[in-house]
Amino acid sequence: MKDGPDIARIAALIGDPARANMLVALMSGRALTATELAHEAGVTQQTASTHLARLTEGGLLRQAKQGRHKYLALASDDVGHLLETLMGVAAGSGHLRSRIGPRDAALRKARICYRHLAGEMGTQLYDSLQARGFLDIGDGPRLTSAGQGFMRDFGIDLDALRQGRAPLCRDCLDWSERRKHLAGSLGRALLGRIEALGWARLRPDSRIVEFSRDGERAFAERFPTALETASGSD
Amino acid sequence: MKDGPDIARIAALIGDPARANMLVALMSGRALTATELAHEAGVTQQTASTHLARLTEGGLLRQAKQGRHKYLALASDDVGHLLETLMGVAAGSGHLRSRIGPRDAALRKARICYRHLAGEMGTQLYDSLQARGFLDIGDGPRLTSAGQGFMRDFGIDLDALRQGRAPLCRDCLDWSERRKHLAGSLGRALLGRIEALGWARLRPDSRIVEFSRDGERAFAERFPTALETASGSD
DNA sequence: TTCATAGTTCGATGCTAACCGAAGCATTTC
DNA sequence: GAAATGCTTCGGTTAGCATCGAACTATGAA
Repeated sequence: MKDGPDIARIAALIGDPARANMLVALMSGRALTATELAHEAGVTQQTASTHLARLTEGGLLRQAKQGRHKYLALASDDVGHLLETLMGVAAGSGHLRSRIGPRDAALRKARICYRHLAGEMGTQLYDSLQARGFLDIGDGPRLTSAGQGFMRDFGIDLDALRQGRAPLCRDCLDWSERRKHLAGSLGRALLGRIEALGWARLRPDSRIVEFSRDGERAFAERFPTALETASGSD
Repeated sequence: MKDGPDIARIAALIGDPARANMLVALMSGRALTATELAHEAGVTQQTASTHLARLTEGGLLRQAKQGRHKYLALASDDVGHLLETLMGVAAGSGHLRSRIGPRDAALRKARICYRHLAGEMGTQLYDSLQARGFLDIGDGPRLTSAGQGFMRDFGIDLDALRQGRAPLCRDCLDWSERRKHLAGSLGRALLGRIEALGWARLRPDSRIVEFSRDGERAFAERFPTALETASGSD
C-alpha cells in the first residue's frame, strides 16, 4: 500500500494555514526571526514556536541561532521548488483567489519567486531573452553563446555561477501568468544585478519587487519584448 | 500576508494519510474505481467516498462515470509532478522510511513514476542515453540528432510525440536513487515500448514494474551503462 | 420484479492538533 | 546585580475532521 516515502507527513506540515504562511514568507529567500514569522502567520509567539519546531523537525526549515534571535530559512532549494509547484497547482486547478486587491496587482507585476524574478516582469525577461536568441528553449532553457556574451556584458559572472551545484538555467511556471520565467542560479543572479543597479528594491514585508520609474524604463530597454523590438517601442 | 494562491488548502488535501495513499496509487497513471481506492487506502467505502469528493472538488482528481463504476485519475500531469516533488522532499530531508521490505526493493529497482520508468532501471536508462551521446544534458535533457535516430530505430514515433503539449524530454529527480531519470512524453513512450516488446509488465496492484529475465537482458543490451560499454559487458 | 453491486448521504463518535495564557529559560542591556 | 527582550514549555480548552454504521439511490443482472 504505502509505496514510497511518506508524503502525507510533509504535506500535512504545509497543510496548516499558519505554517503555510510562514513558508510562503520565507520564499523570498531571506531568513526571518521567529517573532517576524509569528506576525506573518497571525498567531502568537507560543503557537509560532511549536509550528517552527515541527517544520524544522520535519526537514522543511533550517535554523540558525544568533544571539537571542533565531533565524529561520527554507532548508533547501528543493523545498522552495516544492512550494512553487504547489502554488502552480493551487492557482491552476482549484478555486481562483477570492478577491484581487491592489496588493495582488503589484504581486502579479513583479515578485520574488524564491530568489528570482517572477510575475509579468519575469515572463517579459524570459521572452525577451528568447526572442533575441540569447536563450534557446528546447526542453528546458539554455544559454546560447550570444547569450553568454550578453550576460557578461550585463555584469554577471557566469563562471562563478557554474561553480555551484544548482543548474544555471531552469524554467519555472508562473502561477499568476501561467507562463514560464527564468529560475536557476542565473535567474537569481539577474535579480541580484537588477537590485544592485538600483532598478528595483525588495519591499521589506512581502514578496513584491518594486521597480522605480527609471528602473522600469532601463529594464524595458535592456529586455525589450519581441513587439517593442520590431516596432521600435513607445 | 497571504501572498499568492492558497497552498495550504491543497497541501491539507494531500496531508491526510488515506488521501495520500489514494493519490500515490493513482500515480501509475491508471484510472481506478472508488472501491479499489478505498481498499488501497485501507478505509471503508463511505470514508473513501467523502475523500474522493473532496479531492475532486479540490481539483486534484478527475472523474469519469462508466456504468455504475466511477473511475478516478489524477487531474493533470501537474498533479503527478507535484506528488513526485513531494516524494523527493519527503525522502531526502525528513525521516527515512521506517522499514525496507522486499516490496521496497522491487520498488527501488523499477517502478512507474507517473507513466514513465523510475528506480534503478530508470536511472540506468538515463545514464546510458547520456553516455552514448543520445541525450545532451545541459540545464535539462535534450535529444541529440544521433539520439533521434536511436529512438526511431527503437520504434518510437517522435513526430507524434511532438504533437502533444507536454515537453518531449524532462528530467525527474528520483526519490529512491536521488538521481535523475527521464520523464516527459519521450519517457512515457519509452516505457510503453518496453512494455509492448514484452520486456516488462506492470504489476496490477502496485507501481512496481516487473522485468522478465529475457527482458532485463535485452534492456541491458539496448541501454548499456558506461562501464559495460567500456569493458565489453558480462 | 427481485436481487446484487457501486457509490452516496446522514448522524454520531472519538481523536488530533491548533490555540492561547501563564510561567520558565536564555541572552543582552543598563 | 536587575530589567528587558526573544523564545520555549506546560496545561487546558476548543474546533475540526476522519471514521464507521446504517439507510438510501442508481445501475446492471437474473
